[in-house]
Amino acid sequence: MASLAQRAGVAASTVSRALRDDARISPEVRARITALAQEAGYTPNILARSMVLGRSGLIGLVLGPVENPFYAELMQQAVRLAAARGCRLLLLHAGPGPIEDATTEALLQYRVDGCLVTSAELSSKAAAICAANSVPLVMINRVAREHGSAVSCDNRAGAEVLAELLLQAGHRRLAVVTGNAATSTGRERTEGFCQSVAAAGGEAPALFTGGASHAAGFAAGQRIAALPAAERPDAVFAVADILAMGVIDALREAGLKVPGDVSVVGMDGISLAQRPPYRLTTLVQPLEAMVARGLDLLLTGIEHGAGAAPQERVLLRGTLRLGASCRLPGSPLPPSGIPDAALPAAE
Amino acid sequence: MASLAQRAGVAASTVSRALRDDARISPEVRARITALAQEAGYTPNILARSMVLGRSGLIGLVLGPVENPFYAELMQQAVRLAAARGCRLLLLHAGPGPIEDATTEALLQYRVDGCLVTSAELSSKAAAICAANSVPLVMINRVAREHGSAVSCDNRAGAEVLAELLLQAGHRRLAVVTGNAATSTGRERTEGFCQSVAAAGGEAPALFTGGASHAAGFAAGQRIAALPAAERPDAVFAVADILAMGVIDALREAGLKVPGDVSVVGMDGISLAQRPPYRLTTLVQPLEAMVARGLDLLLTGIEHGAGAAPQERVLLRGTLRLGASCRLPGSPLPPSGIPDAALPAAE
DNA sequence: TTGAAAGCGTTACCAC
DNA sequence: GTGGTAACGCTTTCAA
Repeated sequence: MASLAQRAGVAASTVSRALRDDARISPEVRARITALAQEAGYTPNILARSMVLGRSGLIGLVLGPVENPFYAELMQQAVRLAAARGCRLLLLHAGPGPIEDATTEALLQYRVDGCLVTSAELSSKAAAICAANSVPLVMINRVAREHGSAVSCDNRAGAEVLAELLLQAGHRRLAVVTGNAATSTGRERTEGFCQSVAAAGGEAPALFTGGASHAAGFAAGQRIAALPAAERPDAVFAVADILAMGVIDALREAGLKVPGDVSVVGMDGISLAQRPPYRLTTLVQPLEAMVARGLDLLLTGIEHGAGAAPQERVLLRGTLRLGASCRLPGSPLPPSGIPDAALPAAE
Repeated sequence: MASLAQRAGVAASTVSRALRDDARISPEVRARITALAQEAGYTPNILARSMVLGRSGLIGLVLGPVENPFYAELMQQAVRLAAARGCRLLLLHAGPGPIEDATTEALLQYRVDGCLVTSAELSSKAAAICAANSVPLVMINRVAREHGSAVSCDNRAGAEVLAELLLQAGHRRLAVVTGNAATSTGRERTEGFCQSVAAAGGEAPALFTGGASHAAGFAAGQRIAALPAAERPDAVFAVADILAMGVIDALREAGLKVPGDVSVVGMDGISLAQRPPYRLTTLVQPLEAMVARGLDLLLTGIEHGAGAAPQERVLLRGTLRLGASCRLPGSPLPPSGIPDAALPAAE
């Protein structure tokens, strides 16, 4: 910048202002400077700017295992939407396992303005460190234990919609393939489903422990298929699409028809589950809206200083996507979802 | 740091040295300073350090559409291995479509030390910009057009192994479901396969245009299934696992047995394709080694200045994984791959 | 072994 | 409308 200033015959501060479209720079000077900058191939050093501004424009991204395509799709949205807001993502963690200490440190060292966390074992230690350093924290698809805001799908309501759908289709022996017991998402979905069934006077669904992978769903599906026909559930809610795919594969491999013998529904809305041979009926999470909301929450926290605004939890309603993996209620349903009247009353 | 220095009764430079384990700091002073830093919750500001060192420790990561789980797995490895080398990833792009100009700019603005690119439409413009600013560039699973080094699986050799396998199993009417015509990876695999078949005196495989998604594979599979039995290939090589999954689904949906009626093999080694109902025979890319090699190439380029060392192309050999998606040769094969003697001679 | 000072590239403040 | 200067937090040279 100094050399630009010299060549333009102005001060460095003028160059700085000109390049950032400061209002009070004469058009001709600005033109001259921008031309010069262009020609010199000059790019401002954001690192230097960050030091003086106290904001890096960096957002830490913490992902869990991306074996579940949902998180890959989430990441894709996150990059795009962050860029649209002038932020860049510092990829801190992706994969199974807890976050390493070195990673938590990087978060502070690079002075990230905030942190977007999803599906990860963010130790409460890491969360505490963010809190201690007043780094705003937003979780997506997870509920924060203590610190930070959270955006998620209304998992209970979504699970209720699915329960209602299965009940309306005439299913009575229901089952749930659960997720990782440690995640709020999985718990909420399981509870919402069971409560909805109970409210409708149905028998309590059988629970099969799942996990967060196709393999876990497959294993659960095998256990279900191994049951004597009289005890076998005729409809299964897998708390994640990737699980539901595994369940379907196991049932079919065991010779059972889906949806002929067993209906299977999932939740998330990943694109692979939409395709043959699954054509999964599922509750689609409003992924783009969730990420956008999460980023905005983060930016608000950054703007006003973390802790200024109360930390909120945002629930976004998902939409039902009818596939061909479950028996449908006798009355034809609109393709966009089931009618409002069919929704169970709020709990 | 200044405040630490003051409290410790030393100069700032001493604090700096003490915290970075500079050899010539007396043990007691270091102890006092580290204790103080600990207690104050001090974290060095890497942004400031970057300015003076001229290295940010940041590596730009450019990903294509992660619909293909291969790239999600790659990303996971990249974060882990980069962290192990003391680098952090700046996620510049993920998803379909070309890289936006604003993104290319961010790459320069954040002074990334280098750039890891995979499966993306990195415009040659973006590559040129890296070259112009001497930002080392390494492509993984892609070949650089002009600038930058590249690491990839030996696609030709891998495709040859698969061709050999199918021929040995007695298949004679072969087909290839191709990838995106614009990607070197897809082209190399197709060519390697066809050349190997030709060398063995086989009939030229029928080509079906695919793409890079399950949907594309499915569409190709439908076209194959629609052929009259006499013309239908009895073995299909899909140039990516995700494509192969689509092919299998389409064939089965059309009532054909895989591998009974048609053998299908893929290439990549994504974990989902390994699972039922696919159990895909495929050539597994040595993903971890590829990413590690890519990073090391990048770091070497960073160390010695881009352009110092000649840009190289590294080919890593993949390994055959036998699944249940293709007929096997009469003679039992070792599980780790087919015997060396069965490999076609180098072209 | 430690200290002082210069400098990395930028922006903000206060003069003019 | 523009220039000078201090400051952001760190490392490094040069002295002591």
